[in-house]
Amino acid sequence: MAEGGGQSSESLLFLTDEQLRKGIEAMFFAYRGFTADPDRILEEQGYGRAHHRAVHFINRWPGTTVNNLLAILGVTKQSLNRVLRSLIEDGLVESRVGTRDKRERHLFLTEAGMALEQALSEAQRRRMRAAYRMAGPEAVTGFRQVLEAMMDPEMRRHFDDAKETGG
Amino acid sequence: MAEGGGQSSESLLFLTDEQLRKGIEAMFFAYRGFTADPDRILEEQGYGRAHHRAVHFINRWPGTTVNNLLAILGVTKQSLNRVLRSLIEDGLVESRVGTRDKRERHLFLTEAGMALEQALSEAQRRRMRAAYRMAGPEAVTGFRQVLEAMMDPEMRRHFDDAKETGG
DNA sequence: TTGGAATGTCAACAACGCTGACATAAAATA
DNA sequence: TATTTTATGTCAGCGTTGTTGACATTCCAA
Repeated sequence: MAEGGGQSSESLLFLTDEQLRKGIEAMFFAYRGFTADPDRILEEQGYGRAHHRAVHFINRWPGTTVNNLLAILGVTKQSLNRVLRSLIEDGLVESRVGTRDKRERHLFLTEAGMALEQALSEAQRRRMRAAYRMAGPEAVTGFRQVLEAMMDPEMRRHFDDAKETGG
Repeated sequence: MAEGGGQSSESLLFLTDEQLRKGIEAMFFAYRGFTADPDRILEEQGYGRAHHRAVHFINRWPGTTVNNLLAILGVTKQSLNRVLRSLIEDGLVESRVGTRDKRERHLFLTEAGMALEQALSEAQRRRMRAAYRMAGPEAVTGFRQVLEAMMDPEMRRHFDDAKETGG
């Protein structure tokens, strides 16, 4: 590991631009792999990544509102609305008017929506599981630590929420 | 590390869907943080991520051809062409007809192009450096190992190329 | 009860993926 | 050598998914 791309623990106090650049390119190439499998499934259905993200987080927090989802996804409500509209029309998502506050719409996956979510997340978990196994248990902890440190603070809050619930 | 989101080394032999889901969401949130800083600079100039990627890899391999770039970026030549055209028009990239093979165009950054590349990569390095320091040296090794394991094999080849040259 | 703030929808525009058609240069072949 | 095939890059047009602007509905506060 001393030669090539690896680096020893000690040498990391001196982070060269070269080492940082490798980390940057690793993020780029890895993210493509990370999205490749779901992308294939989505394409068959005529959907894109935006649909995947919406379905993922509605499954994660059933009954969440459009506004909540907006904050998590970090897009405009207009952009999200287009995606939700098609998912609702296709019967994958149900939108219920709020009882306490009638302005709000609470979002739920239908049976069909859950089926798609399962297919997508199973594909992605398979990739993640394989990567974890290749890299080993020690690596996984480090992976998660660096990723968390790389998030914007607000996003880290959303992520921490997910951790609690996941216990 | 036993409570919250962390996991001990031993327990990783049993990868729950819950643990994998956390890894998936971590990738999603972290990638957004990873691109946030360059995105702000690009927006000022009227460019997008596609421009960033092109500029990055032209800087990495000066004189590379459009075809080479295509393989690395994993997009169609038509899509890349639009981006290159604007970069050339704006004087950030120079395109030289090949001497050996006149069909090829060899790509170089101009002074202005190098300046933009520096601004973008410096912003991204700053974020990466901060994340590395927060997570610690051990974590960085694991981070890189998992990312590399998550790439598609062909992409891993491109990444390994970068490693050799970088050594 | 009236005015402002919050929530969500509809319309139109920009960035950047995509396929198809094409020009030019090189290579293969008749 | 002349002709066909292959490779490289450009131009045109379309779809997804970001964006801002305008608006209807609902809630809340003055």
